[in-house]
Amino acid sequence: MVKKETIPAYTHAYEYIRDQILNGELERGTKLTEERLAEEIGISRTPVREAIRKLEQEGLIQNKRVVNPSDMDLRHIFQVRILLEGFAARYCASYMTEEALEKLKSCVEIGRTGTTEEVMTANYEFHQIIVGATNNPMMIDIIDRMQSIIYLFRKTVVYHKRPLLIEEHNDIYLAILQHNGDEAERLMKDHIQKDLEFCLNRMRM
Amino acid sequence: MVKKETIPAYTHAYEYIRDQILNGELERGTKLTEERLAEEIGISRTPVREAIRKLEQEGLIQNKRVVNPSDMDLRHIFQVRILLEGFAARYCASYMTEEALEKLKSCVEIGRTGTTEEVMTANYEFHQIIVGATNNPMMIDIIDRMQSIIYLFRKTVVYHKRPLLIEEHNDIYLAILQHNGDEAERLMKDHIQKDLEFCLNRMRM
DNA sequence: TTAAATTATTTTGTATACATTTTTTATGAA
DNA sequence: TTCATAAAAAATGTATACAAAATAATTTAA
Repeated sequence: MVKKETIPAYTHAYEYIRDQILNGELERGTKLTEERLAEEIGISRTPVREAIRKLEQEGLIQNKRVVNPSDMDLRHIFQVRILLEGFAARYCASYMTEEALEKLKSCVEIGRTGTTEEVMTANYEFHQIIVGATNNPMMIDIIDRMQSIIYLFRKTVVYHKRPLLIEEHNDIYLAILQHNGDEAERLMKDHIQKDLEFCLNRMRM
Repeated sequence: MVKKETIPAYTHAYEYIRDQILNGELERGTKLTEERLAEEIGISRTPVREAIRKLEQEGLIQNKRVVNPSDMDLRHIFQVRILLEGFAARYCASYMTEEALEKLKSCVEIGRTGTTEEVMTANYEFHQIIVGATNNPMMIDIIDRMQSIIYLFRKTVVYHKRPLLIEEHNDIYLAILQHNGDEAERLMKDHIQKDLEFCLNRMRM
């Protein structure tokens, strides 16, 4: 016997609703009702309610609606990202396992040669790897939440099409490789700032 | 008619349990059971459960027990604080309302002349004011959570007795007043770092 | 006595019912 | 028509019951 085999209904509900939101099947601003979701998933309201509350705390739901962040919200989120990920990049420059370095490199590689889907995933992972390398669960958790909110806009804002994005990733990777912490931090901050600007521009279109 | 007048039971439960934890009436590591709390508060398990889940997400409860952060956990928390509050101090140096500046000054003043309780509150507020001035709800929320976890140690670690604490606050205040962002950030980071070290030392005693 | 296994007990997870609140729709006065 | 009000419908909040799982206590074999 390994571990759990029965997944609780509220976990199921949580994953189901979260997926729907991140897929865009539940659009930004959509009103969520416990009963409808419960019926849809085939469980009672109780665990659905629990799942909704959790998503509410994570910022994906705001008073029973799928969150629809404003320009300002995004600026705030990106500000936090700049600070935490800037630090993370610097941290990686001081030390990073061979394995993680390899992964970073491969993300850049895929960014150049992969399919649209692959590129998107690789770009996302590039940041995940850097933050993950800090081994700071608080930081990882915070960034995770912010990333998922940003992810809501992936249809509107096709990030992977931003010019120079991959080259910026590569530059960050190189700075880390060369143990140049100052540079790694600076590049990461600039990079995220450019992402924000790209994002805000696209949202107005 | 103004607004709400009936406070939902889960809000009541949330506040009640949170208070108990922060007061230390529920000690670190204490197991929480829904039924006992429900009975104590005089409501059913449902809203209590909701409250517990919320506190779990906030990091004050971890698998049904009052959280008991390790050294490492505190390091991680303080690392995030250093980054966000360092930025906040810099931000304040670029612009801060007269009102907020006055409040900062008064916190330093109380730090020098107030009673133990007053000093503790003023020191706490000093940081709150600076973070609040960024008007970044994400940042405010993150810092809030971390502060409440740190607050759990206020009995073990009598922060206000740390030497130089008030003078450090005053230096930060002055740097902000003089619009010296670099200095404000640096001082804030050093200050929080010293708090961490003080805290870790005390925990081992 | 120790440790495994079994049984009791407690605690959690889920469904359901109902009361309360909120939202929507309908109705009527200006 | 527009606005306010009333009535209806929908959705949420809470209590309760019971099933399932986790913990604690007890028994039994080595």
